[in-house]
Amino acid sequence: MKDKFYLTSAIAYTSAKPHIGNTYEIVLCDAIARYKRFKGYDVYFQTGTDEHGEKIEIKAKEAGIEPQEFVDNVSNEIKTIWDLMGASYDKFVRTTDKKHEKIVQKIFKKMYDKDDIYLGKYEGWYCIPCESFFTETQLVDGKCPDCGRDVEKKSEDAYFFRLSKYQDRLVEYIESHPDFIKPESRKNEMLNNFIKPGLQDLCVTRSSFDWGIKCPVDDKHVIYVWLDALTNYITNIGYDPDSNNEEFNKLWPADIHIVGKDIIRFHTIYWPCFLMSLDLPLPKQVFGHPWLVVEGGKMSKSKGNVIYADDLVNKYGVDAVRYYLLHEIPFASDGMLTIDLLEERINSDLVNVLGNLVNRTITMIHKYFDGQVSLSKEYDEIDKDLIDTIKDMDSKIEDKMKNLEIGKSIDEVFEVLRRSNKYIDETMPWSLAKDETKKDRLNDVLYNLLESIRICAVYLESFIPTTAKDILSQLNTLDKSTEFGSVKEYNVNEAKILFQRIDKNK
RNA sequence: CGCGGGAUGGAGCAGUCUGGUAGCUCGUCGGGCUCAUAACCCGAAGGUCGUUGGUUCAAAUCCUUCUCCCGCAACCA
Repeated sequence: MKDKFYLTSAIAYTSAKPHIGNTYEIVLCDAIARYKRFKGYDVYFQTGTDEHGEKIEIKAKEAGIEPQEFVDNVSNEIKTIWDLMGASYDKFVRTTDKKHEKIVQKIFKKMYDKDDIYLGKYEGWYCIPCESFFTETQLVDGKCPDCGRDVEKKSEDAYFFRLSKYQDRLVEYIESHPDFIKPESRKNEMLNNFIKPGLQDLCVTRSSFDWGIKCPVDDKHVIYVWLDALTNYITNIGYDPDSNNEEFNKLWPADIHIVGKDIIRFHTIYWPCFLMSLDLPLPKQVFGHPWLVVEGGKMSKSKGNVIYADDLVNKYGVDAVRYYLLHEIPFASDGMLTIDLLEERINSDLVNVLGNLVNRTITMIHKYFDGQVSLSKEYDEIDKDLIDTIKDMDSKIEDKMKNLEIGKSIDEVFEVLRRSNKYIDETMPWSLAKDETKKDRLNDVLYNLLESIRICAVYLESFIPTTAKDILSQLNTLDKSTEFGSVKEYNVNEAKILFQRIDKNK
């Protein structure tokens, strides 16, 4: 019986088309999901869209359509981009799904019945023209931070969740589970900045707008979007407060939630407290991934520096974009994306190192052996060095992947690819080909290269799946064993260019 | 003193926890090779590791001053 591995991305907010930074997350999740499947886990990968809230209500009104129609459109757009990126999710969820809404209401009711949710007063500073509430700290010189006008103190009925009740248990959980919040710096930030100073009860309903799940105990209110959104991780795998579900019992707790560093607070404070209230176990890990920085700093429409994944994919191809995102964005600190850097990576890594290696190897096999080579009979020192490099790759990658260091994992594969290029120079097949008595040696050299390429492709499948498939298809094999020498006979197909060089002068 | 992260050859980064000849990829220059997508392989140049002071036989690494950059600042998804 294979171990289950339940992995989630955050669900994307349907206020606008996701840019490349939002898209990074799904690619990151996908790489992990694919890798875990490759390692034999029974993976369940869930993603989707978060579709309620005031912002969406406003956006829909601006667009002159109903909120439902608005989120249908955006959710579709998001799904299309996820598919374009090759995301291998098992389920795409939506918070406007009726079943989800019903369970969220049940969850609210359960919390309310056990007195974890109570009716209180929400107090804040209200700006009448902006129709918005602000906290004391949000005000700028005592005025509305948006329009600069006077604000007035206002209070209204609202329901609150007793976060404070779970504070001690939360601290204890975080401290006794060192892997719960990753990276480490985020954990310290959460503990020192938010939790230890003291948690305030959380307002979990809104009455100033309608686009949300109706509060089951008071129909003047809708449920706070985060209570709605976070619970997607359990409502969609069969959780129901009233009954037991086999799928849920199998999958929960999640092995990892992958979220942007901006919302790690919601996932490591609110979410665990909600779960404790429901008497459910907490997720094993929350990874707050870094962000993509583009030229001009943080992407924003007003700066005009927003980059969209589909534009890049149309121009460079899905695997070039995946490669860049996975390889260049570090584990814990923000990564940079510019067209120059992207093109440089494509040319130097994908074209020169990977593409050219595959191309030159296959071409030689056609030229010298009509496409056919067979298992090596003898191995000399140079061969052994190459094979050792290949054999070391698995444990090196596993070490890096364990820590979610995707870029470094890819580096390990490229290490072998570089070694293989060097191997060609060391063995000089073109020179062997000139001497009929060295035919066997030439076969062995080219066979060793093919095995190296094949095994690299097997590992690359987690990161650049389309290319990996292409390579295996050019090698004309379906063998995905990572064992060197697994394929006995090769009869390769025509060599095809994997990545087109980008001419910077164009 | 709100909290946190960062500042390392032309570019992007590693190294800082556990002080001891400053490393990787790209770019540049020189050489080799010719199977290959002007690709591949080898070699070289290039850094007082943001600033100040200190600890030490020895500091990118520990302590301290300052400067600059980037996030976050809770009911906003």
